[in-house]
Amino acid sequence: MKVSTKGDYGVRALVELAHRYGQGPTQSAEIASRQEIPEPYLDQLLTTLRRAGFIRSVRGPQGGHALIQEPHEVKMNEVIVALEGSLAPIACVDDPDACTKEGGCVQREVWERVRDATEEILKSVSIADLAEKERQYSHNGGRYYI
Amino acid sequence: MKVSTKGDYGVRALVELAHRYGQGPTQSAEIASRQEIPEPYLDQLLTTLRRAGFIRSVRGPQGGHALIQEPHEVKMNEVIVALEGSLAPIACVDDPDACTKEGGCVQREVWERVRDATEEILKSVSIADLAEKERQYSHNGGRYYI
DNA sequence: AAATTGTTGAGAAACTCGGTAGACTTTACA
DNA sequence: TGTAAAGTCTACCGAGTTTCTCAACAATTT
Repeated sequence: MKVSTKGDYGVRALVELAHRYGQGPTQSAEIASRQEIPEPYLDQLLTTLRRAGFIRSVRGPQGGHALIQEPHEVKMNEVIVALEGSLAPIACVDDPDACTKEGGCVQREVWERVRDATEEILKSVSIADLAEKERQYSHNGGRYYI
Repeated sequence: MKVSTKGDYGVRALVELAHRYGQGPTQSAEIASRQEIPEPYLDQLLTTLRRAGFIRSVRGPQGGHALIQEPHEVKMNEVIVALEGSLAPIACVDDPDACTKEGGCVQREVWERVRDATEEILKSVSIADLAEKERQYSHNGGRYYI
């Protein structure tokens, strides 16, 4: 029942971009150092996020990455799904044929409820919400707007 | 966000024992074939379940494993936690010091809510509930009583 | 038989590395 | 002065490498 670092890091990266929404692209090195993510690894996640339509990227000097949608529009469940696949805790929730036990598994309904509850919670949180919270935390150093 | 087979198999094993509650011990081979679990692997899970206080085991001929508590008393969240550890989707939910990012992570509160919601759902389901559902499924073959 | 312990194989997760390609800037030469 | 080459900056891509866990098996003991 663990979220991998992909989801964690990916959300952080988008939160960082939310801080700078409307200010032009941010370089991956900057994102990596701010959010404490290994940079070469972050590059891969940015590729996924770009292909999933969350960010656009610009090459060359003054290049970088930027959010496409408004930070309020980007919900946490979408990010996690893009990076990790489904939210289903057990395979047969997505695909009933995947039940390892023939004759239908009795646990499926329970795990469906868990998935739905998780989705509801993550859906209620946007990248903008997290960015706002981070801004409150950073009273000591690390200011984002002057 | 996946549950490993430990949790899945472990729950199934206890469901099998719930069917036979009050009827003396059931051998691991029997549990394994009924619930379609590799037996040597199941043995390990039974050891964990015994140490966690769910079952008692009897050695020798006519030995086997049996539930200690009433099936209604055994809730699914307890089983999953015993086999997989915490329900927390991210480490710092259990241990705030485990935050990889210094200065507090903004995601923690969200994942806490996910964990709590998951716990509520799993707590509402007992092994007896699942056994009852399985009994309903098995209209074709696999009768448990008579 | 079950209990205990150890081993192993497969696969995924978490990075790492090296090179490529595009974009902008500076310099150089016509 | 305008164009072109070179150089630098940054994203992009694919292929390793390492580490870890899961899942399963086997041998030995009680």
